[in-house]
Amino acid sequence: MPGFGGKQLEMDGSIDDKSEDSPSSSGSSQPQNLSTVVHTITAVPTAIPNQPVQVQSVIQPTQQSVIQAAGQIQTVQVEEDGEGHLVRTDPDIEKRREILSRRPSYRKILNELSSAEAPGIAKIEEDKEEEAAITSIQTTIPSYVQTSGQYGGYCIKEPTEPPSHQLPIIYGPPVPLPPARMQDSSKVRGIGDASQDSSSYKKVTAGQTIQIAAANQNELTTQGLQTITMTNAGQGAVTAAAMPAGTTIVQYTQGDGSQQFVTVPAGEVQAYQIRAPSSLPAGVVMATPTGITSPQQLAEESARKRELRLMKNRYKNREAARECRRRKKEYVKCLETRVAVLEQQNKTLIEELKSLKELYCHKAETE
DNA sequence: TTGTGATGTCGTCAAGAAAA
DNA sequence: TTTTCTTGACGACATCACAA
Repeated sequence: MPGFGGKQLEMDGSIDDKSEDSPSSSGSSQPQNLSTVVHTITAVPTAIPNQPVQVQSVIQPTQQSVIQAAGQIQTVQVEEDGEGHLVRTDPDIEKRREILSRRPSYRKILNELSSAEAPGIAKIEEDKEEEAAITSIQTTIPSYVQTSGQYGGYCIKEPTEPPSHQLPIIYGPPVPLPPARMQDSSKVRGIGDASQDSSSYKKVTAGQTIQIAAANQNELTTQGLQTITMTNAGQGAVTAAAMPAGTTIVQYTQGDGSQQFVTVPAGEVQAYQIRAPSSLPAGVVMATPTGITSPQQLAEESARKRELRLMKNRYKNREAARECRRRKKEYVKCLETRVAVLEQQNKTLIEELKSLKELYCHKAETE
């Protein structure tokens, strides 16, 4: 499976044990062909860990056993592999193997496994509460206290003190900042390290300097995106210090209502015709290049478009990455639980097999 | 105290999968 | 076909343990 070190994780619940200490593999003196064995298995259902269940079963090669566990009935097909190993072969296994061999979607894998199995495995669902919380934050924070992804983290304003300058800036999804950094400095970092702690937001009070910086300033500049330093000098005035005179800020609204901005350097602003076509949602301003002739300009334009697209996606993707990591963790946890349960089950079954073989031998001797 | 390596987390981008 | 979702890979940074 990609992403898991190339290892194919086996989650098929096989009752096969080929380890060296396995009695069935080492006990050559024991009869290898079990035709019919009637016994009791104390099994731990995989879906309900730490909950031993008494299972009455009759195991024969290639037959089904019914395992009743905590109110649920699980049908298990087992057969002997010729070496005395009991191998579970129900079709479910094939399905699971197929699922796991695909590129993992942790949510799907877990949901499919849990629906195919028992209700004990929690399904991964959308975290509605989390979403609601985010929405709530977005709606309660004053509109000018937020910022966008690439420049982001730069949210920025006294809620009680609307700016007099009305610089059309920095609307967008809230960008959380790590508490430590917030304590240390009023400087807000830029590209590639916007934020880490979704529970808090940068609040800048009067007199602070807000620097919106890029890791690679040159790259940004060539794409028409500026490094912006806004200084709140205490009078409530905010200026874009690093922004060249004449720089235009294009602000647009995303589908989810969040807003983004792009700056257009003074030298290039004439090349754009700002319009608001009726096909676009309200609030969206589309900038179309006009009079671009040289390949270099075309390249710059495509780079700018690409940057705009990336910027639009950045916030969503940040959230998606968080979700993905959360699901991955949950998935791994589930696998670990499963491994533990199956190991326990395996041990129990080996013990059971051992005692049954002894019983069988003893019976054969007396006859 | 300072430097360093290991480890973990996060944001970002790209590519493929899935949905519309 | 286009858009959206998902996740691996990568780099940046924080934190911790340890040695000098």
